[in-house]
Amino acid sequence: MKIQKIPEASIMRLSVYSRHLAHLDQMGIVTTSSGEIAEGVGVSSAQVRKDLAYFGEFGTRGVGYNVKDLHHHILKILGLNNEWPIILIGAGNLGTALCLYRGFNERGFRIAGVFDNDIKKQGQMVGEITILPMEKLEQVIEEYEVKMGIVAVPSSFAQEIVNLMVKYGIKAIFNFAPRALSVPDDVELRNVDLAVNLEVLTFKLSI
Amino acid sequence: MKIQKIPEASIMRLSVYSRHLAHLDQMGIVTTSSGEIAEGVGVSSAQVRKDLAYFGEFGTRGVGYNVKDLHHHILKILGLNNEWPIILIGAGNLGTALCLYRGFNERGFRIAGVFDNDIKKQGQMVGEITILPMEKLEQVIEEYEVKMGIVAVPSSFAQEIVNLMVKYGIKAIFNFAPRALSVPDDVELRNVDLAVNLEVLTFKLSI
DNA sequence: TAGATTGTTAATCGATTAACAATC
DNA sequence: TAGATTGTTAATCGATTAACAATC
Repeated sequence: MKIQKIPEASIMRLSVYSRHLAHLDQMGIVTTSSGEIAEGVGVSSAQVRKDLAYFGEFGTRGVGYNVKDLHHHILKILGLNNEWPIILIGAGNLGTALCLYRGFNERGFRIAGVFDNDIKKQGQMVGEITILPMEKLEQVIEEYEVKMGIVAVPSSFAQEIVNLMVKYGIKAIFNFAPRALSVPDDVELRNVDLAVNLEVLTFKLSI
Repeated sequence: MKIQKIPEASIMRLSVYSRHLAHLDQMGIVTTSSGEIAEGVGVSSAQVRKDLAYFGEFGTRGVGYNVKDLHHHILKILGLNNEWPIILIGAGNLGTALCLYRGFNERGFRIAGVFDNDIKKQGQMVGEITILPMEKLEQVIEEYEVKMGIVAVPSSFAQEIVNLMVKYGIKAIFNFAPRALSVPDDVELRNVDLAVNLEVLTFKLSI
C-alpha cells in the first residue's frame, strides 16, 4: 500500500498517541496540537507531525487537530477499527497472566483460545477460557479466522510451536521466548525479552 | 565511566549474545567467532564485533573468541556478575506472573518483595513470597539494598507508585503501565507496553 | 607462508530535528 | 492583518555496514 518506508518506531508512537487522544477525549477536550501531544507523551512536536505525515494530513494549519477525528484516524491506520481474535500458546505463569491481562482486551484483542501441551492443564479454566490441547489449534484458528498469536512457552519448544502456528495460517506472532525464531517472509514476528529489559537497566546502574 | 555514546540497541544485543554463549558453553563448544554468533542470533558479524568493540578487545585475530571468556566478559559488562534484588509493585495478573516468571530468576534477579495496595491480597502468597502492604516498601528496600523495581499496577496509580519508589532510593524502574512517567535524571526508566507490541503487528497485517 | 578472523575506519543508510512556507 | 500551527524540506545526527589492515 505504502511505498515510503515507515519506521517501526513511528508506528509504536502512533499507538501511544492514540492512547493520549483517548485520554483527551475522555476529558472532553475537542482540539489539540502537535505540541500538546508531544508534551503529553514525551516526544518532540516535529516528531508527532512527521509520524502523522506518513499517512496523510489530519490537522488544520493555524488551528490544530480535532481530537476525536485524529484518534479515529490513528486507530484506522493501526488496523484497530475492529476487533482481533488472537490465540495464546502456553498456559504457564506468563501465559495465564497474558490471558487475564486487561490491557489487550481494552484495545480490542479477543482471546479465541489458550493452548497447552500439559495434559494436567487441559480443561482447566483461565478466567472464562478453557485451556485446550494443541490438537485443537487448527480448528480454533479456522473457526475464528485467527491471524495473530502469542507465544509464551519455554524457549526449547518455541520454534516447534511457531512452525505449527504458521502451518495453520497464523500471520503475526508475538513471542516472549528468549530464542531466535525463524518464520517465512510473509509472517510478522515480534520478540519481547523481559529479562533483556532488566539487563539494560543493570548495565546502566553498573556504569 | 565511558565517554563514547553506546547505543541502547547494542546493550540489548549483548544480552542476547550472552544467552547464545551460555548455550554454546552448555554444548561444550570452546571457541566461536563473530560470524557464528551473528548467525545464531540473527544479526551481522560486523554488528557483533562493533557491539563488543565499545567495551574492549575480547578475541584473537585469526582465531575467534573463547566462549567461556567472552560470556564472562559480557555478563560483567551488563553488571550480571552478581545477583540483583528487585521489588515488584502490583500483585494483579501481570504482577503475579512476573513474580513467578523463571526468566528473571535464571538471570540472577531475586525478588526481595511484592507489594500491593489491596488489603485482601496482603498476606497472600505468590509462590514462596508474601504480598506486603505498601507501608513495608521503605523497609524492604533498605534491608535488601534494592536498586531496581518493576511496576505492574494500573496506569492511574503508576506515577504515584514511582514517586514512592524514587523517594525510598530505587534507581532503575521497569514499567508496564502504559503511561508516560516522570522520574529524576538519576533514575533509569524503561517502559514496555505489551499492547503496543500487538498493535505494531495489527498495523503490519493491515497494510 | 596461506588462511582465517579480529578490531577499526570510512561509507552508507536511516531517523530525528530544525526551520519555514503555507494557511487557517 | 497578526498570531498560531500545520505539513514538508533540508540539515543534522546517529547507527549500521562494508571493507581492510592487523595479526594469529
